[in-house]
Amino acid sequence: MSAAKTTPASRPARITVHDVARVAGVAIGTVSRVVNQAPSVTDEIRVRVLAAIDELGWTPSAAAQNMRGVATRMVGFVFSDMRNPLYSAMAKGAEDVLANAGYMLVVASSDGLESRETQLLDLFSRRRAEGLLFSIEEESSRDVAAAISSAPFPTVMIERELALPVGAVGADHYTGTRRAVEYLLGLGHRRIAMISGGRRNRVGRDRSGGYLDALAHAGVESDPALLRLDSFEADYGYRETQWLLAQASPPTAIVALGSHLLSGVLSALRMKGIEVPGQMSLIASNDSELAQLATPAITVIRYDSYQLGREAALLLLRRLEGKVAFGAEARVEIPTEFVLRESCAAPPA
Amino acid sequence: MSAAKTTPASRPARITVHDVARVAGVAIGTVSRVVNQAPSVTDEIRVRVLAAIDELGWTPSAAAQNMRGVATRMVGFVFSDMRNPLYSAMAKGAEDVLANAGYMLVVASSDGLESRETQLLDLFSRRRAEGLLFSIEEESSRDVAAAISSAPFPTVMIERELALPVGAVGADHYTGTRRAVEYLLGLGHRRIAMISGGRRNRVGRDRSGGYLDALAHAGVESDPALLRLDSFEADYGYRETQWLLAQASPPTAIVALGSHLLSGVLSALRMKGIEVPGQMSLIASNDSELAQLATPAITVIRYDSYQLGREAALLLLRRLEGKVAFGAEARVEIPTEFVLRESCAAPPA
DNA sequence: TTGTACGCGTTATCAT
DNA sequence: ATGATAACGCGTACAA
Repeated sequence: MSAAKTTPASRPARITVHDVARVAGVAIGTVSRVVNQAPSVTDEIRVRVLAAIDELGWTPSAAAQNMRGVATRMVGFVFSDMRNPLYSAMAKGAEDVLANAGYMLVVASSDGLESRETQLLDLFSRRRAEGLLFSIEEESSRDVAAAISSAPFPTVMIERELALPVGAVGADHYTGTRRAVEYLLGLGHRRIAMISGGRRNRVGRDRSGGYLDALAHAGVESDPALLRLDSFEADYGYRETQWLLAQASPPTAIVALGSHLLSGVLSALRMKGIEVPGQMSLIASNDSELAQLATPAITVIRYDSYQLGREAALLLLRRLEGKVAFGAEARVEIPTEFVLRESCAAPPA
Repeated sequence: MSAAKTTPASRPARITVHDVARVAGVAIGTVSRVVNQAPSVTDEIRVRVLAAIDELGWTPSAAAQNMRGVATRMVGFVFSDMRNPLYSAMAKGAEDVLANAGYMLVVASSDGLESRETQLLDLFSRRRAEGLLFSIEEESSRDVAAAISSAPFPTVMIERELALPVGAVGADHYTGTRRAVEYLLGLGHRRIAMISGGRRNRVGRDRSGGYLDALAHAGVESDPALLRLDSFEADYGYRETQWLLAQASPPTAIVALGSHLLSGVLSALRMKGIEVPGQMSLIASNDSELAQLATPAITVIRYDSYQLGREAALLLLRRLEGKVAFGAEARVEIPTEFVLRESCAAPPA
């Protein structure tokens, strides 16, 4: 029980401009003028008002200000799970850009639930957010798409694509994946497995497209059994790797695309005693400390998710500042980079 | 230019209860009654009102509601950088608990800047947040402490300690570190280095305390040169490891406490060609995919940061629901676990 | 230069 | 059961 200040211990009373005005012995209009870059206020009055504000610890109610038409300067960011390092980096990138422009970023997780996505859209709508960065889980969600198009603010899709007039940012997964597969083909691989998720969104389509086109271009027939595309979870990587290894003719290379997949794939490979790259070549995405420091170091497809978040925020800002129409379509693409390390070799003879 | 719906293309007009009332042909009070579990409204009227709401796409303004005294049901979470997996996991834990109780979590990064911390405190104050989860950068910040104690909402400190009547949650770093050092001492190590950050906060003090007490208890004199406690950055781990290796009598073991330090330490060790655990024993914290899958697998001090976030939210909720006094002191401690893997051995003869 | 009064959109209290 | 109206805290046009 420290002898603290006179801070109310239980229910802090609402203090308003009127209280400040009374204490300072002025009218409420004057208080308002003092706090809002007043063009004309006597120094003496200003001091008195500021003293009163300080004494009472008053802060203007954002709600009341907002009712007066003052913008909330708040934008939302909705994605499935903050623990995904890709998303937290994007959020930080967006936050940095937005904070710099005087906006506050409000981050919320949807857990990949359509119901929670619409719920959050409604929440941001009621709170009068000015814009939204959104990584929708299922691009085919009718309800969510409807909510987006009827929302009173512009939306920028992140790593997703909708048949709606909104901005979008994403990494060039097509080229990244294609280059990785071409590299493996060049090494002599013919049975290349791909483990990933997002079957129903832009990222997944781009990756599949890159994979398939690389194979087709090289005249190699693709085997559907080598495409394991149902989840980004580490567990999935573990299970599917085991499954692949158990097949009659297992792959000689695995491309694992998704933050957490690499650990699962590596675990399974080690458990089975498979040597990388001797018995199995491996390429992952995105880059990570694990990929850099694993033994052998893992060749990866890398892209800068922090930068992706920045670009998304920039795209949104252009709409907020009226430089671009509310519903203008636009897509910004972040490049992917192929980082050669030591996890690939020619297939075993 | 898709022939989209009638969505306004530039400036969506503010639509209000009055609009809804007009369209439905009722009074605004009735609209309010319909949306707020109206105890008595004719089914026919209710249907008309709901139809009007749907037609106009109206959502009540949270600002106006808040002015009427409706709680914001919003709590803030401030920490240095969302990209730290520890924080994003905590945030998700807190978000899960709070969302379940009908609260929205607003996450904001301070970048470890005192100025931004006070700025955010002010922001949450103006927005009438109902509570705050806070991981202050410097426990000695006078301004920030003042802002916390005069804020009109309860605060729960995360992994930090203040001489203020607030709740707090943290992991038991003292025991975790002490057990790790005792283990190394038991292996025969006498020169044990510790690399970490947070010299001025609870986490750092607990870790230093555990380290020092373990040494003292074993009658081993501590060498201040082995304590490198100025940062959690990967780069710092890299540089300090190099520095330690360059000393006349280098350590035989390193304890690296901080999410990103392990990668830096490992990089430096590999660059110098030092074998783990043959020439150098290594213990890290927290656990990570890298620690699990590095070769050799790294022995770690582990704690559940997601759970830590949950506990913090629970502590705050008790205050919000009035079960506990606004400024009651309380500390919840999460256990740390010592996970033995393969990165430690007896020191080289 | 400073004070007064109105309105923002909602909920709640009256009447009807 | 429903309609009219006051009040919440702030910014600002207008009056003094």
